[in-house]
Amino acid sequence: MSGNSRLTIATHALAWIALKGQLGGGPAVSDEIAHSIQTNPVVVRRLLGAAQAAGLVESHRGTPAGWTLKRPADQITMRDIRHAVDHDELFALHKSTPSSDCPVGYSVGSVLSETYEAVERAVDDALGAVTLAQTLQTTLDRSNATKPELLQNFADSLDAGKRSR
Amino acid sequence: MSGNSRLTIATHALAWIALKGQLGGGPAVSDEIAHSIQTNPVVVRRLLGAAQAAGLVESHRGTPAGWTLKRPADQITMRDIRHAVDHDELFALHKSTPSSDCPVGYSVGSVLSETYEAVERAVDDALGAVTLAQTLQTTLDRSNATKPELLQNFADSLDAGKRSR
DNA sequence: CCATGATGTAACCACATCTGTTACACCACT
DNA sequence: AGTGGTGTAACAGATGTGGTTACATCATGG
Repeated sequence: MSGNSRLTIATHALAWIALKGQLGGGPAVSDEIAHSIQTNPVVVRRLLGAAQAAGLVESHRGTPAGWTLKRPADQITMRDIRHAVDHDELFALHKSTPSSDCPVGYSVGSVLSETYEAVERAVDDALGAVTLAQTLQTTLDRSNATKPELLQNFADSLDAGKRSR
Repeated sequence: MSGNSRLTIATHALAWIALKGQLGGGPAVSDEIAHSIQTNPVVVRRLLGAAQAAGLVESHRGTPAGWTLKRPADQITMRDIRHAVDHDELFALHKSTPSSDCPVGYSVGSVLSETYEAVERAVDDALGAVTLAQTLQTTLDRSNATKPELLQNFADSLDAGKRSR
């Protein structure tokens, strides 16, 4: 199977919340986040709910409602996001226990699980080296390099929303 | 979903082939490998077929039939086995393309894909540091530490098979 | 104190993938 | 030719994923 896209969607959502917050736009609403991601608002709420349980974001009800970061974006890493939204291991052991009458089958599980733990640590290290702030900044830089109007339009729409409110 | 067990099964199978080869038992047959793994022989043949395409093992037909390693066990790494049996990426990007009208959505995909490539490299490095020979040796050591008779029984059964032939 | 707008969550669907299984063609040695 | 095992297609059950609808819940504004 190809891996799931939860980390991608969650990172996208958090980056969006961070950007709106930085521009003084206040809490982000699942509907607008979902529009940027091109998915259903419930998908966003599901993932942000998990991120909230992990202490990365906070949901607000009433007025204004929406989501805000609970920590600055430079104190949230992709490692945090991954563990918030995806509790699975990369590699699984045998589905059915191997034969305990075989010198390989008797112990290969415990040996492999140690190897897999080392891999998990390597993944955590790689993801832990990238913060949400970095990802957002690189993304904005790259967008501005070819389509600088996007960020301006985004800021304008925030202002329009504020004025109409 | 929790990750698949292909790497585990394939490593188990290759280790079994290596052990039988080291003890002079000749090619290993999918039926006996499947018995050690406690799965169906077709599952073993499927994965070993992929390993054969990657140049790790070789299948023999006729008499004696079965599978042998194509390289010494200390020249096969878990990285080789992973790429032989599993061509998927760990993390997927968005299923539907994000909005290109948003400064985040427009570029976040390319930024994340670079992060994911770094993760893939980290995983490859971690798996590339472990050879099949090491895994087999550690497994046998561990089995011998608590059940030394397993390896003896294994060698005996190989002799019995040879004598009856 | 009600109306509003958004969160929180259950329930369900379509779809893909994984593992296991049966079946059978094919092949090389005896 | 017979035998034993590989190679592979085809199918089934279980499970995970993403999308969708529906609705209860909640905090604020009027």
